[in-house]
Amino acid sequence: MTVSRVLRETGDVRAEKVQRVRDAILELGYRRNENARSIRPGQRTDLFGLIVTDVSNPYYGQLELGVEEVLTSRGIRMLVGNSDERIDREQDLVSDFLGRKVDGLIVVPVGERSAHLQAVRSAGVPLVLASRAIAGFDVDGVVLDDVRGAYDGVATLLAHGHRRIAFLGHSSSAFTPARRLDGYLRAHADAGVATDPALIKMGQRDPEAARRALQDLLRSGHAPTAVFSANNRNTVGALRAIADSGMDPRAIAVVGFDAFELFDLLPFDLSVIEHDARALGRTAAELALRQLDSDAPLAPERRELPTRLRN
Amino acid sequence: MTVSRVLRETGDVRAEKVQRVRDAILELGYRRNENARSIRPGQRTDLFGLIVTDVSNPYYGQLELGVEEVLTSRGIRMLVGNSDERIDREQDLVSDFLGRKVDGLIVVPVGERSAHLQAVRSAGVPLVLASRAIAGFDVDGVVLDDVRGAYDGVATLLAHGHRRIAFLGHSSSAFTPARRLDGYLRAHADAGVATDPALIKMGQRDPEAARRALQDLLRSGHAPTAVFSANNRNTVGALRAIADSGMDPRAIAVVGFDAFELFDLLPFDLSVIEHDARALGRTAAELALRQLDSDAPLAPERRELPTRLRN
DNA sequence: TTGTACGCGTTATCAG
DNA sequence: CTGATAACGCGTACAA
Repeated sequence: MTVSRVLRETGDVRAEKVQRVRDAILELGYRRNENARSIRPGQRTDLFGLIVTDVSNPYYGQLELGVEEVLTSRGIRMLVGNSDERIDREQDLVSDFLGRKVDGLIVVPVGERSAHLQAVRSAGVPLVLASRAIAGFDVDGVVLDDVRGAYDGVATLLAHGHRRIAFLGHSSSAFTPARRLDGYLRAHADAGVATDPALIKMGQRDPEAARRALQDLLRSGHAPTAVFSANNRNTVGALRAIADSGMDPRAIAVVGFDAFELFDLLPFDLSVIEHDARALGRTAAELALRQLDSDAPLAPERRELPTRLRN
Repeated sequence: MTVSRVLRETGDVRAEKVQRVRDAILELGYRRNENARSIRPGQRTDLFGLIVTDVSNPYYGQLELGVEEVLTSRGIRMLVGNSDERIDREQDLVSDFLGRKVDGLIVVPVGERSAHLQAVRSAGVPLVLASRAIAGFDVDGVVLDDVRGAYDGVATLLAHGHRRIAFLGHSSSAFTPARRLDGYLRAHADAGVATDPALIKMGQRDPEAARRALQDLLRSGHAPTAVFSANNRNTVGALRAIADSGMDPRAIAVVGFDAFELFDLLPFDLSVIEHDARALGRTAAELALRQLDSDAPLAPERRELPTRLRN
């Protein structure tokens, strides 16, 4: 009991005894068991869960950094899980993290299924969706201003006279690519330019798939004169396809969502839609902490972070 | 007790009661408390700690993925900490992770201090150093074959006739950059080429510092004709400096440790020393599991992973 | 096959 | 200021 008081610095232990306890701790290498600590009711674990779809994607690395930054300042540690875009892995991770009594959970959701996430809410654990949202599932979340970002990028291409702009997207059903496609379509509509469904390629999850998709388009009878790619995986694949095609790499204009290092030094006609993944992570963590700090349940808050076109 | 038996699937519960328990669990949303579980002596937490110096660096993202991959296959979760190259943060994280009773710890060590890591050993927790080592601290570890990698890269530059090759490194005291510098020096020695200390710039931790370092060299009286950069941060900075200098970007040959996406499409005379960070992560996790699975303490094992020069 | 007693390491509470 | 007691949720050992 006295040791407990010393470690928690409650202040009601005689100075001389504090010293003796401290000495003994050092001598014995004693360490308080945080798990035992947390099983008492009402106690926090100072542990958050973070689930991303691909830890090796630099974009999510930045997000992770932002989350870590905010949590560390509050003395909170982070369990990290990789769902690999698989809903079953996401479900396992969520369930496991709840079993470990995380104080909060930040998830980049794989898809539209939300039953397991609903369970997080029922368990009273603050939940924040980061980078993506789930239609009809009303919880705290941070996303980018995808529609405007895509709109601005495509509008620029249209303003430069392009009339056949390919769209390369990842999942065909998910929230974020759908919003980016929306921006693409609206930009066309506002410019009075008809879109060609044959130019819209969805479902490329990695650069190689994206490369093949654009390669097919370039070899088809009516190739695009420009490309809009909805994420950095598709941008990389698109550049590969252009480089492989043998044509002048600057003959096709590319606008891609997500910036990446040195993109401006590449010998392509390339612009990127830049945004701050780290700030997105910070915001997600802050939203979760806001819930944690509040006694009463709060109304879900959705934030949108700005994007910026760079070339 | 019966619930416990059902969840652990010990098999000695009547089928009908198993069903009733399962129904109740679903109805109540009951979830076993893993922390309470783990405080019983001899019980594992199925939790590992991973400490890296920069979660947002894609290299460490790959490493994290490799670790995750192996651990997940064993049902082990991962606490991730970011030391930000600061020894005090590393110490805090190690201490905290021990308090949470991790079953193993994988660390990319910041520097040469190892007292806090010695404590990990004393606590009987499997410890593996990844990507870097600490002189005089003999524990399991995985590193790259830095010396040979650097040697090969520099030897190629020398073979192409370069006689003034700049060296751009990160920390001047740490293990890994020292090994890479060693490779640089040996390649010169073997070729009978004298090195110029003025061309060796250490301590650039980010691209901007590296850019300035090379900029200074290029503007000096006797500029290098080639650059060897010891990590991807320095490579990025070096390319910026060359691009900013106004000279023909292919006039200076660059060889850099660490590959990165699309490097081959950049309009520079650039080769990279490639390696598999994911495999490094996998190996680190396997070494830790090897300790965990062994009853007797094992002799420390050091592995070196190969590198490959690509252009 | 099911249940009881106990202890893991911690802390709130109350007694001294 | 310090210590004793009880309880958190779980699983081993043993009893029924």
